[in-house]
Amino acid sequence: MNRPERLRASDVAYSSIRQGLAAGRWAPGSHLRESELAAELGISRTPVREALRKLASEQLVSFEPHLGVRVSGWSNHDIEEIFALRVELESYAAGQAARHANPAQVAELRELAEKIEKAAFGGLEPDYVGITELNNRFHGLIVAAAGNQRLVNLVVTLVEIPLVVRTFARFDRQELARSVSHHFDLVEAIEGGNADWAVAVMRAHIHAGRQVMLRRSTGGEASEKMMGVTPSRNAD
Amino acid sequence: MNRPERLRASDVAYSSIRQGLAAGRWAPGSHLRESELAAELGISRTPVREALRKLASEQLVSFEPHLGVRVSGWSNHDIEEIFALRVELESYAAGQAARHANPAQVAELRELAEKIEKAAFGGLEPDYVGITELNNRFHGLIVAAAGNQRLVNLVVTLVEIPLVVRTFARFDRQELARSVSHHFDLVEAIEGGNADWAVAVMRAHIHAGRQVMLRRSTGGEASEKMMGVTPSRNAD
DNA sequence: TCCAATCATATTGTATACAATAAGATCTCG
DNA sequence: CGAGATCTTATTGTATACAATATGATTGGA
Repeated sequence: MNRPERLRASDVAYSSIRQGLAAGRWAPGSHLRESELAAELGISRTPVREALRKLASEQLVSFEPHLGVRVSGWSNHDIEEIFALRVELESYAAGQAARHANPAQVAELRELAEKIEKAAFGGLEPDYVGITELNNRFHGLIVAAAGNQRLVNLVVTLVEIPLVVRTFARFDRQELARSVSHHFDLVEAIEGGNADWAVAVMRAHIHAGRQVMLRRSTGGEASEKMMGVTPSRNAD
Repeated sequence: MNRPERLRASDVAYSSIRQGLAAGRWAPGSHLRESELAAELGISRTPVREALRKLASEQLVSFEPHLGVRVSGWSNHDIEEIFALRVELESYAAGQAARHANPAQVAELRELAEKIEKAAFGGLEPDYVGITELNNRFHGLIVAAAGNQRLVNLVVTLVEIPLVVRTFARFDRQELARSVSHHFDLVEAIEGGNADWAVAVMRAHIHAGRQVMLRRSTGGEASEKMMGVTPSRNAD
C-alpha cells in the first residue's frame, strides 16, 4: 500500500543533526566533524556535508571555508535581532490571520491555547517540553493562517532558534500566566476578524517573551556571553 | 602582498549560476542538469550540487528529490507574497535607519539617490541596468543602517527575486519620477531622524513598486502565468 | 487502436579516493 | 629559553565511480 518511502541519507543526516542541536548535544562553539557524524550515522561524508550546509543556511551552525561548521551560540545581541524581526513578522501574520483565518483554524487555535494552559498549570510543575511543542504549533498556525508561504519559511527559521535555548524553562508562573492569557486574546481577536487587535496583542506577546529571554541571561551567571544549553558531551 | 585567495570551486559555481539566473539565461521551469553545468565550468558535479542547494535555499531554484532543480518562475501570487514581506521588513528597516544611521551612511544614501536620478533622467533613455544596480545598493544600505544582520539576510533573498524579473524596465517615466522622489524623501526622513516619516515613505514606496509589477504582468501578454525573462537558450 | 507493463536510459544520490588547506607539534637558531 | 620556520597530521574540498531512481520508449496484449 504505502510505498516504502525510502529516505535519502542526507535527509536522515539533516533530521538527526538538527535534533541533536535542539537537544543541546553539542555546546555552542563546538566543531562538528563531517567524518565523525558520518561514521555515527553509518553513511558517507557526502550526505552529511549536504545536511550541514542546509543547517548553515538556517544559521543553526556557522560555516567557514576549510574550517567546517561550528555550533552557533546565541548572544544577547542575537536574541535582540531575532525578537525584533519576530515582532514585525509575527504581528503582521496575526493581522493577516485575523483577516483570512477560517473557522477550522480558529477552532484549532483555541484548542491549542487550552492545551498550553493545561500544560502550564494542569500539574504541579509546568510541562516545559509540552509547552514548547504546543506553543510552536500555535504560533506556526497563526503564521500559516496568514496565507503567505514565504512568511512561514522566514518565521520558522527565526522561531526555532530560541527553541534551542529552552525558552520556556525561563518563564516563572506569572510570566506563563501572561503568555497563556495572550494566547486567548489572540484567538478572540482573530476569531472576531479584528486585525488591529491581533497585531497589537502579538506585538506585546513577542516583546514580553523577548524581555524574559534577556532578563534571565544577563542577570544569571555573570559574564556568560553565549547562551546555550548544557552539553551532554563533546563540549570541545 | 594580497594572497592568491584561491577560490573554492563551489563558490565559483554559485556565482556563475546565480549570475546566469539573474541574466535570464534559462527560462523559468528549465531543468538544470548538474553534469552540464559541471562540464561547462570545468569542475565536477560535487561543487555544482553544493551551489545548487544553496540557490535552492534562497528559492532562486526549486529542488525536488531525485528530480534535480528547476529554475523558479514568479507568478503574481509569488510577487504578492514577496512585496507583502518587503513592505513590513523594509519599512521597519527604514525606521531603524532613521534612528541609527550615521552621517556617512546618510551621505552615501543621498549620493545614491542622486545617481539614480541621473541614471533615470540624465540621458535620452533610462539606464535600466544602472538603476537596478544603484537601487539595490540604496535599499541595501538602508537595511544595513538598521543594524540588524539577520534582517539584511532576509531582505537580500526577497529583493533579489524581482531583480530576476527585470523590474525597472516595467517603470514608465512617471513611475520612475515617483520612485526617485521617494528616495529623496527617505534620505531626508532618515537624516532628520524621523522614524515615523521614514516608515511611511518606505511603505508607500514598496506598495508603489508592487503595483507596477502586478499591473504590467496581468495586463500584458494574455494568460502568461509565470513571469520570467526571455531565455537566450535552453528553454526546455 | 489503446492501455498497461516492462525495459532502457538519463539523472540524481551516495560512497570512496585523492588533493588542498589549516592548525598544531617539532625542530632549529638566535 | 624563546621565537620563528618547517613538518606532520587532521580536516575539509573535489573528483570520480557506482547505486538508486524516475522518465520515456517500446512492446505485448486486449
